[in-house]
Amino acid sequence: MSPSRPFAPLVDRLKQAGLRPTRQRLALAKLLFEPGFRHVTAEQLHAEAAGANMRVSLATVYNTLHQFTRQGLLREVVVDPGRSYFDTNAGEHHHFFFEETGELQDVDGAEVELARLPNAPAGTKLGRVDVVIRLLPQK
Amino acid sequence: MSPSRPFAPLVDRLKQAGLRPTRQRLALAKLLFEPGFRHVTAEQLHAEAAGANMRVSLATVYNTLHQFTRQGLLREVVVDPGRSYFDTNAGEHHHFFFEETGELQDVDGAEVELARLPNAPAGTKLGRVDVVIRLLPQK
DNA sequence: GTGATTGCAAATCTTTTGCACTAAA
DNA sequence: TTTAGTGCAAAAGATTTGCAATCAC
Repeated sequence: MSPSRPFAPLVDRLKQAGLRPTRQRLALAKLLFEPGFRHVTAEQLHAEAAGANMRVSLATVYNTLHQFTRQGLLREVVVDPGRSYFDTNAGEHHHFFFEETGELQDVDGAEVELARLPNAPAGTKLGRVDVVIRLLPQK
Repeated sequence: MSPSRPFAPLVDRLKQAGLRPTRQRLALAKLLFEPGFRHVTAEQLHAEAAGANMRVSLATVYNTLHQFTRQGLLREVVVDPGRSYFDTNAGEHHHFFFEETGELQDVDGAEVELARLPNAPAGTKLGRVDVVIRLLPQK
């Protein structure tokens, strides 16, 4: 890898998405994209940034998460009333949701086969199809 | 008492669910279950009750929706960050979600075929599988 | 410089809670 | 009675907004 410019790939990624590579966006992108796929809430990410001595306000975390989502860098996952998760895996996939712990886990798109879907109603077109597999603790 | 009493079936339904048929629960049950399948938020239901001159506090609406859900009379649907919908169709089915309007529509369980699902991870067992088909306005 | 971005605090929105009051059994 | 249920107002979260200060280009 190129240790001299650790932010370089992230800079490009942001630029390609049409977002200015500001200090805050780069810091958050680093936390989000470098560790591999993950699911975070705004609060979590904000706490992480603080823990890593990156000064970013919570408002900016929200702004950034939404901008990244709008540009396709992230995907918003809604499974828990009153809390949004953001998924750094923006590809085709689904989710396990552990009801007990509130945790999310990716399920590769290939592991779920939707053999039949209804047609989109008149005036609409099909968007994403989200499959959430809810898991209960085994008794 | 006479079988023509309009609340009688609802009274039984509540009793069977182990819930006291109070004035408020009956009023809400009437709004929820008599018009056929529907999707409501707590605020909506509260407004409806007020409009029909049924005096029910918002806290009671929330309590009641959750009690009904716990007893299997309703199903909570989470698709919109920061708002919960309650679905009076508690049977096996999925949802269309109109992104533009925030509306939900039932999709009969038979119209979606999940031909393949991953196994539940160790220590867990499969719960419900929710399929949300997101719809965009046709451009 | 100029417009985009950020931080802060206040505001908003949904949902929950504590507790005294009321009503069903 | 006795206990579950209700209403109210306050509290708790999560998220958003307004606006002056700051930064990227």
